[in-house]
Amino acid sequence: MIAPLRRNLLADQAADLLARRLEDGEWAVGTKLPGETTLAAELGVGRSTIREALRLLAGRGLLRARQGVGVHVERTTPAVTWESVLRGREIADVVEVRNAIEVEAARLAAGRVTRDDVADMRRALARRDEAFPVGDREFVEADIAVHRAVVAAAHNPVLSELFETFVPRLTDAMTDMVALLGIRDRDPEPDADDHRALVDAVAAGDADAAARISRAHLDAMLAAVRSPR
Amino acid sequence: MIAPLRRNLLADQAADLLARRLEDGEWAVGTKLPGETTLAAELGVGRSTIREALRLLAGRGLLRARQGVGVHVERTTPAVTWESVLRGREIADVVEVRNAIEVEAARLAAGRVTRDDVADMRRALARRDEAFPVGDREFVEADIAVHRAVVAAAHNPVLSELFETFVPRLTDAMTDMVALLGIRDRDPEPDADDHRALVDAVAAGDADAAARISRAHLDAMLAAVRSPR
DNA sequence: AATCCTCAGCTTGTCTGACAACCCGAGGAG
DNA sequence: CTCCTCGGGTTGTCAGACAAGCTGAGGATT
Repeated sequence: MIAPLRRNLLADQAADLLARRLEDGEWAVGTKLPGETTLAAELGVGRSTIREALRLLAGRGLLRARQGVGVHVERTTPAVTWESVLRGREIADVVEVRNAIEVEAARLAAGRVTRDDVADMRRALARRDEAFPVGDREFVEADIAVHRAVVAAAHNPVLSELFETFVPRLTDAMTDMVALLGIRDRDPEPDADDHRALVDAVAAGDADAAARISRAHLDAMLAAVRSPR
Repeated sequence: MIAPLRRNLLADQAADLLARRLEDGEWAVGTKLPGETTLAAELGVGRSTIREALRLLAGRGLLRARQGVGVHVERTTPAVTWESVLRGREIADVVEVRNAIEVEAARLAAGRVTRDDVADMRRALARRDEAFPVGDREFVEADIAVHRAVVAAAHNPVLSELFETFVPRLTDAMTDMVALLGIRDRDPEPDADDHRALVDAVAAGDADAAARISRAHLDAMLAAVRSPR
């Protein structure tokens, strides 16, 4: 058999087709789609198939069905998730954006840090020291926890959310890097002072110093990422 | 039958319930859900209803159904979209993050700017001057276009994507601000020099100056946002 | 005339039963 | 030992039926 007769799932095909027609502007936002029976007849499939296709698109936030009224267009462009954008991007690009976020976070944190924030940061710092001999994965996660505590001290939820978005992609890349460069074989680890100095600067409320230290630390990482040999 | 569902849309309720159970960790990523007939019996609904609930979740990327195999867990946490996070946040928080993005972008752009980038930036600058007398909305959009050109010159797709995400939320807030403060009534506009200086610094490859000018400009806006009276 | 009510007709929501398409592993054939 | 077949379990699709809900037209009421 050379030609596959019906390659895929009808409901998926129908959903794709409808999504394409939505993106092409066949139905504007707020307008009503043809009825399920009409669509089913148009595409030559059963009504349950059409319904599943519509549910697929509704789950993606494109459509909204209301009993007795009809199915209306909610959006015509697929929602962009942070994950989907980050996936497949060059790690260097991601790290550059992380720099932007963290340097600014350090600067803001210096002006807003509370007693509790300082305690959190120092706790994370201690955990990072403990994790150093344990393993690459553990060490990287403890390291990121320090940075997370600094970002949290900036008290900006959008910034924190953004930071968390980057964490998964960064954790993998950093673990590879730590393993590759054998960072944990060295003793004492070279970055320990960086982190302590950063936390001290934030705790002291020195915004310029906090930003400067953060930038220096992250630029060093960026350089390592760019030439991993 | 575990929980009798009867109120509104059964499929939606079933989807919510399954999503909650997923988030609670009842089924780990990669594991197989009970069969459709089993789930239907458990929730006391028909199989088609369960199927629509599963399609809803599949559309959100949580599940993945494969014929002959079963329905498996793809993710357990709902995908976070940029829109959903930005919506409802304090505008000051958003502007702070914009600062982080744009200052870093200006710094990077100074090191990577091409001849074409410079041409784009100057074109946007000229358009901004033209739009000044036209209207608030037009002026704000032309203003943002200048910033967009600077970000584009950084040649970092993640950064650009992030910038575009913030644009809708910023456009509204800035339009309000421009109208409220009557910025366009003044002549000549005070910010014109800021923008020109920023573009010049980027074109000249002066990273520190570009970052400094960008920061000064955006901090001024932040101050205006914080005290709009 | 203006307002309220009722109802027909359309829409989506749900259920049932049936069969097709498909995947996987067990167990036999070679 | 390898290959093949086949059975059981799973999702995919369909048709038909009825329930539930909304909308607007038009009659009934004030």
